[in-house]
Amino acid sequence: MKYATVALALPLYKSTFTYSFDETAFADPLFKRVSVDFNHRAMKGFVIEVKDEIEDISYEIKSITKVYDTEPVINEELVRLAKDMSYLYKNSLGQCLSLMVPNAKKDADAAPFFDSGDFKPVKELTEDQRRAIDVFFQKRDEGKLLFYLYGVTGSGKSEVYLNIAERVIKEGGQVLYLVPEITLSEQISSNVRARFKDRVQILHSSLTAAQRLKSARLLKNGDCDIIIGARSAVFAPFKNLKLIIMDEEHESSYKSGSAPRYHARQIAQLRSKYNNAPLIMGSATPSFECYKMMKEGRLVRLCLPHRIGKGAFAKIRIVNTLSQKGIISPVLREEMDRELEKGNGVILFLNRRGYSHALTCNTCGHVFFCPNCSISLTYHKKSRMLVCHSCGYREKLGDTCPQCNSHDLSSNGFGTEKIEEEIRMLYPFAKVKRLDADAAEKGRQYVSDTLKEFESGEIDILLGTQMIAKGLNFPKATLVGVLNADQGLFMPDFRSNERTFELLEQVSGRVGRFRDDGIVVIQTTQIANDAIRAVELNDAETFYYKEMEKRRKLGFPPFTRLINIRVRSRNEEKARTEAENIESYLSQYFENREAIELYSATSCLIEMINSYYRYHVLLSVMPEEFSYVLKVLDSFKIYYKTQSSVSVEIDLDPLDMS
DNA sequence: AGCACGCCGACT
DNA sequence: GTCGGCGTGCTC
Repeated sequence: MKYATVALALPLYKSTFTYSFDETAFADPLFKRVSVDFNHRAMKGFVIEVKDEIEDISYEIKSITKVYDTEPVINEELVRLAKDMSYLYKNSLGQCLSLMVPNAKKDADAAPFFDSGDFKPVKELTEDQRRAIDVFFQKRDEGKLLFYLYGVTGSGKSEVYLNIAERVIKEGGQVLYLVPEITLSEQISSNVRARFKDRVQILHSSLTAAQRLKSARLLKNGDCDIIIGARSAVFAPFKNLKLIIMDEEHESSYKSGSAPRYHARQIAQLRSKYNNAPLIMGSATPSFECYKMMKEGRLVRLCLPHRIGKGAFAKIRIVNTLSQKGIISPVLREEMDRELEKGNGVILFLNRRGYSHALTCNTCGHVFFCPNCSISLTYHKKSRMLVCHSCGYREKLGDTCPQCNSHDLSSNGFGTEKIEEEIRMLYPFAKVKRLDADAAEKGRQYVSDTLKEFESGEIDILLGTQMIAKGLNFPKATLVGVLNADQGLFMPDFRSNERTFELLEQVSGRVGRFRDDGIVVIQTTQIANDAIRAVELNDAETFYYKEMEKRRKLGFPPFTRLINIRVRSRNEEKARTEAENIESYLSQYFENREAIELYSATSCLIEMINSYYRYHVLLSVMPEEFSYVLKVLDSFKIYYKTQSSVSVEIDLDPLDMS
């Protein structure tokens, strides 16, 4: 008789249990999935350890009832990774492991899958690209592990990735190529297919569990050189991983929105370290986390400052739309007239990030901010109170704008249909089509047909939201109009400037990739805002610098790490008191520690979801205390008992406070 | 998570 | 008298 440590995918922090098995029945269950009897029911789990003896026998040991796999589905490295993740994200080992194995029941989150037509990469490398590749191999051979390919949109980053990948594969290594969900398109995959033929496996969201397992088997046996995929591909079971590429590193789709709320960047860094495999991250708009590491020299920076081919930067025009009546400003109108006259395509981008609770002055553009947090205040209509969602600061709203005494205060916003109507009225002869979430529901085919129609010139004006902002190329489009660039600035979130900058840069990148007459018109009421100014002046450096200084002063990322502890209950009283209890539990460990800030329990930005009341406790930790906080949270997970019908979730490095 | 055990309200 | 409500506790 032998014994196996089995990890179950339960939300129990301690999820490993000892089971026995007979070697004649189950020869070698290590790293395979098994079925066990657990508390009167059959459960699936992973064998992470096999041993001959066990220490104490204070409980009855049951036997493994079934082994599902003939071959191991995980390995030593993935178990180590799962253990590190479990400690970091405060989820059970079993929950972490279950992310790593394709699993039939949860495969439903299909992302839109664009085909934006022919993409013709420039085959010969530019001087910039060649230099980036040379520097990479030189520094790699010196033992460097972390790299950043910082290149403007259209600078040919993927050619650099592919060249480096090719050489690493020639040396006998395997490559992991991560892309954000949205770019997981024909564009990259056809490129890579052409290059690596049947030695590449593409993991996209519509694959079945069986297809994923097949890819995993090829990879594990060394019959596949390169894996391309979104977030979850970061767990692929490599035999000889020698390079990780993470394209569009700043994308928020790299962070999981459920259970183990991991960030693929963090996982990629861990695997890079375990395997001594370099990680190259890249973007035109680096996350602040990476930007800081670049500045400190902890990332080797590879630069692509120029666009390839005939591509030039678009001309940027900022239009102040304060107290303007229509949706299309005269400036944008004038540019649209000219481009449509020439037969060129026009893209109108509507920034409609969620909803806006913020209050603005329609006369001077003043936005109400929290004095402590530098995030916009949320307006509560019933009580006429302005509240900060991060620290709980509140103030009563007066009748007039504190800056200009105007009475014209409102929370603004307009819908896509209304805009479409206005455009049709202004341009009755132009063909207009809309691409937003509603349009996406008409199916993948509709979306890709619309894009093709726009490319062929059948559609003159494409009106879209976030969907069209990223990854797509529109060689025929010469003009992008951003109708309401400031929408994102009104979010009560310290990252609102960063998000707006990112979005505007990416949107601007849609035109002028292959030509030199691109124009971007940005309409905003916030012409003095740092993000808007940065795009206008094409000065990212100053933007990053200013924004970083703000974050440093306020104690926000990337200078600290945030941990959001979210409490959920159908009973508001319970949710609130539980959050308060957690706050006071944690405060005994954190008081008198300068580098840890424990914010008071407050209701979440979205106070109720699915008739669950939501409260949260936010923690901001400087790097030197991070490991201490992880230790405290470990004992919190083990010893802290919550009230009944209340659930608590820990979110490390949250991307939003919702 | 789920399942069992356990202790109080309205039903054939 | 019991059926069943879901609060509490435990799972190798």
